[in-house]
Amino acid sequence: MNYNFNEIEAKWQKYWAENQTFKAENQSDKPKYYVLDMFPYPSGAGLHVGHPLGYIASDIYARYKRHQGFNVLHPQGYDSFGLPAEQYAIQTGQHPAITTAENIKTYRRQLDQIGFSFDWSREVRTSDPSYYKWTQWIFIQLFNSWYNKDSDKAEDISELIKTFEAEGNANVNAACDDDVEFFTAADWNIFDDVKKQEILLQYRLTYLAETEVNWCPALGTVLANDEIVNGVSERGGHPVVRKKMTQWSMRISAYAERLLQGLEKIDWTDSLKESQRNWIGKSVGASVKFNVIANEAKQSVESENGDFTLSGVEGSHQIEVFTTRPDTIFGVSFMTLAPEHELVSKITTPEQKAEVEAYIEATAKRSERDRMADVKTITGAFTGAYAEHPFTKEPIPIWIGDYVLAGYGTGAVMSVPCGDQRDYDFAKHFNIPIPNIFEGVDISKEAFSDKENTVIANSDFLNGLNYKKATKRVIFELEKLGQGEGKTNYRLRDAVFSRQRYWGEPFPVYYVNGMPQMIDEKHLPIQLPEVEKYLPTETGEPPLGNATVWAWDTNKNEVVSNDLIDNETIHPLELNTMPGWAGSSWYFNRYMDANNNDAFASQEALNYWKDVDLYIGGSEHATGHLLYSRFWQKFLFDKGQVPVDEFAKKLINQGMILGTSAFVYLLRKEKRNYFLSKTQYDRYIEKEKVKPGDENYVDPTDFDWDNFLTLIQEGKVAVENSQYMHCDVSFVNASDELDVNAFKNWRPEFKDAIFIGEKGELIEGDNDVYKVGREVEKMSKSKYNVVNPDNICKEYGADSLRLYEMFLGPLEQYKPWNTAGITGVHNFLKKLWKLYHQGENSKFYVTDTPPSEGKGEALKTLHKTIKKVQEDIENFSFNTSVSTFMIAVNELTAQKCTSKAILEPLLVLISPYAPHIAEELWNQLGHRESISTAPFPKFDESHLVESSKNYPISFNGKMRFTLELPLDMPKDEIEKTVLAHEKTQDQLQGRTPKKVIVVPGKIVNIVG
RNA sequence: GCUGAAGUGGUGGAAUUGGUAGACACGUUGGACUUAAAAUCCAAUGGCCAUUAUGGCCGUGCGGGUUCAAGUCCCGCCUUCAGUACCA
Repeated sequence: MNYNFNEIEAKWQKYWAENQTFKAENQSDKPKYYVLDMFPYPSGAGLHVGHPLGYIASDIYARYKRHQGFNVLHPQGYDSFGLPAEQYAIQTGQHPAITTAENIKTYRRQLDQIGFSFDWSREVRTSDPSYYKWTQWIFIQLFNSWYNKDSDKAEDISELIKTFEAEGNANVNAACDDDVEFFTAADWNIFDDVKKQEILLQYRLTYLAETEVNWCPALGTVLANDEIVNGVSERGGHPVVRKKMTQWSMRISAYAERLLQGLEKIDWTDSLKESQRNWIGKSVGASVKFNVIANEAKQSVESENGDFTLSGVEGSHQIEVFTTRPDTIFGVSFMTLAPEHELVSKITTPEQKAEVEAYIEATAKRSERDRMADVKTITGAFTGAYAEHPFTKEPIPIWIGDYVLAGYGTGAVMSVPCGDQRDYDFAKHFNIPIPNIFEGVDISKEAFSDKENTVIANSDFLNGLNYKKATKRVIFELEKLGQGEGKTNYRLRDAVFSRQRYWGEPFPVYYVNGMPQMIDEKHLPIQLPEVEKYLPTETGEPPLGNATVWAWDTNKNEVVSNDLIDNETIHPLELNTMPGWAGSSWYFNRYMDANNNDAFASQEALNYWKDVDLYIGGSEHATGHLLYSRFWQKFLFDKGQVPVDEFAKKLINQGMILGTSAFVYLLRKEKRNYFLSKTQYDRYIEKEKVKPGDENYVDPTDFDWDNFLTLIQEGKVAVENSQYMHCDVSFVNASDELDVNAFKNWRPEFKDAIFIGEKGELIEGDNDVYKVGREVEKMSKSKYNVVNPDNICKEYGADSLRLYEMFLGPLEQYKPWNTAGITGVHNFLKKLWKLYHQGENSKFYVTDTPPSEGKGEALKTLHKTIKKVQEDIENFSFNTSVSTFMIAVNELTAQKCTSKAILEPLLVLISPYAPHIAEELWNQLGHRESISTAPFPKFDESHLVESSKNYPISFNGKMRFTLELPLDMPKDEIEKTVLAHEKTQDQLQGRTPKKVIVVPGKIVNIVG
């Protein structure tokens, strides 16, 4: 019997499914172990070989833990709400639920053929009502909670209401909106219901507020900060603008400090923790309030009829700034407000009004992206107003400038040009004085921002102090004046939670008098309504605005037709849906008890499984999913719903498998500018300094293809080397040669195009043999470089695929895929098979003869393999254990080992990696139970004990020869023996060695 | 700029606390088997020089240092990848 992997793999996959081999129980005497993969979004393109990398690693670990006697939870599911299905629906009218179901089917088939040990009875789909029922439920819990900074946890909103009723909000220390008004108990009790609800919204952990959001017009929705990359949308790369909208937000900022501290106790990679720390962006400093000087002579306001009348600045204004360097307060020579700062319009003097308004208009026009790209240009405008220095009482000019961001801190800074480079550059540019407050520091060229080596000068009571002492002192003085205090600022913003999309979780929310109301938990789930089309409505409302049955009947407690809305018992429902990260922020808890209809998971299940022991997934989720999930987990922990406040103890980021793209370089005849645009053509003409009238000049409007080729040939113009396009890798052979016909059938528009070289040169001879360019990049359908695992499984088998993905290199590393290399691991599996089979017909042949105790070669091979493989798995060094298996099989083959005592435990070692072949051979050995339940072989040191060592003998650190010596030979005797050796004498050539280093069991080094 | 990771043959990559650099594969070359091909098996394979064998020199991004001994430790650079960025 030969190694028929297709047959074997199908057989055992069927066996595992029928016997529910990997079903995990929520009760067990064994210790628990929870291995989790980041669940995939089921895209229409299916899996490519890059996707299963992490799944294979986690599967190996899960299988290993089962061999080690753990009760292992290893589930899988689908993050099945999302944009692509919706966009497909917009294009085709196909309901996203249908395409999603189809895609899941494909994914499942592809996953199954790789032989994962998932417990599919716990599968979750975020788009399934039985799942999003609980996403909605968690949303309601967030709505009904506020964050008490005194107890440092989320508490029930009813407690807050009681406090308001009893004593108002003066003593409430909450994470809430910045601009809450103070009120007494008496005030509260006479507020009407709408007013009360408005106030409560400012405290709730999820709240509705008009916020400036990232609006993506092309996608027709808002995006969270982590969904924007380089100023454009992560998906599709569309421009993003700032826009004010009423949106649901999550008060994640309440958890900023705990999210930061929590990182200390989890075993995640340093780079990932660092990303989260940066994202949270804690900075310690002070907030300082500067009074704006109300100068009656200069300030004026516009009266109703448009005339200017002299007047003081109405009311008194304060500018609050946040600074990490309050110790430099005597170096302030101006203040800068963000152009969007709300005080700008109030304090600008009439003389400066035109300039300021022009500046604001100019900055508003610049897109986020331009602003980010261009940080060198210094712009700003003087408001004409002055602030008063809290200590010197000197006037400080107030400027606006777009280097100050409205979204960070208070949107205003105290500018200390001698200590901050940006302030310095701004001051230089606008000729603002730069007072020096540092002792013995030259600031004529640049600012001095080294706070560690600072001695403050020219600063009144701070003179002679260092950064630390000065900071402490100045905060003390500011507090005395009531103009400042120590403050910690976080970069982390509250997360926008509304999306103007169809294919997401509907909110369990209806509106009465414009105020949001939660639908009672017992009526969940609120299911997505049917709509005619998935686009926004003509009035610009989200797609759910197209639904005709989308109103809430508070009598019947059900969704009814919009026509019935009467503003008394029937109310409109929320039209936004939740973002993609809603469902993925708690799914790891659902797996613990996936089919529970009464709770998101039972407390028994939650207390048994507690948290994820090993989580494997991509690092791209560092500031999105992995931060939001930690936030929700902490919230659920505060509310007593989950037993731990960090959901994943250990996290590993698998690296990406990259594709090798192929490029062709083309010149196309019909459209002369297709690959060589007119401007590029002009540039070449320019480069050659040919002008109209010159001999070589070609009029671009009168383009002559043949003449152009001649010019290229003569080297008079060149084609820029970036004129390329991706070409499907399946048209290219191993020698990088393109199947020209296949290519031209694929892209008929290039039928008459000619291939050129990478540098734009024409290629000699016929155009039939063409070598493509190669480049390693992300595997993607649009780059035509994807390798489908289906084909690999068909041709080499799942075990080969699993082994090869692991063999490619370290799990965390980015590495290119090269299908050619798979023959190495495939041959290994064939050799493994042969080890258990012999003779003409390759009959199963394993003997009961004990391994030769005397020589012990096979036992030695086995035990050193056990040791190495166990170490490797525990260190997640899967690539080296594949090598170890190869070495073991090579050695046992050479030893002609047929002993069951060796070959049986060997299978258990290999089974996490190549489970199908292991099951088959295990079965042939006579076992009737799955190998997955077999205990992992015990390593026995005694089989590795050596009596001698092949010592490397080196001279001045360079190894020259080796010498076999007994391991128990004492140091001085080794030295004697080595020095007496003939080869040593050859090396020394009569010289006496200065020193001889002998490290018993390791090395001998002779210094001459 | 800042933060994190990494630079080793033609390629992917090994090398535990400093102790025989290049394990294990791919590829390449030569050979066996075959009418032939595929498959399989055997051998060689870091570079250079020498050769009948024995050998010699150089080699882990670059320049220094510590050490009997450095891919590994220290100092100073360079390059690549990833994340992040007017964060006050």
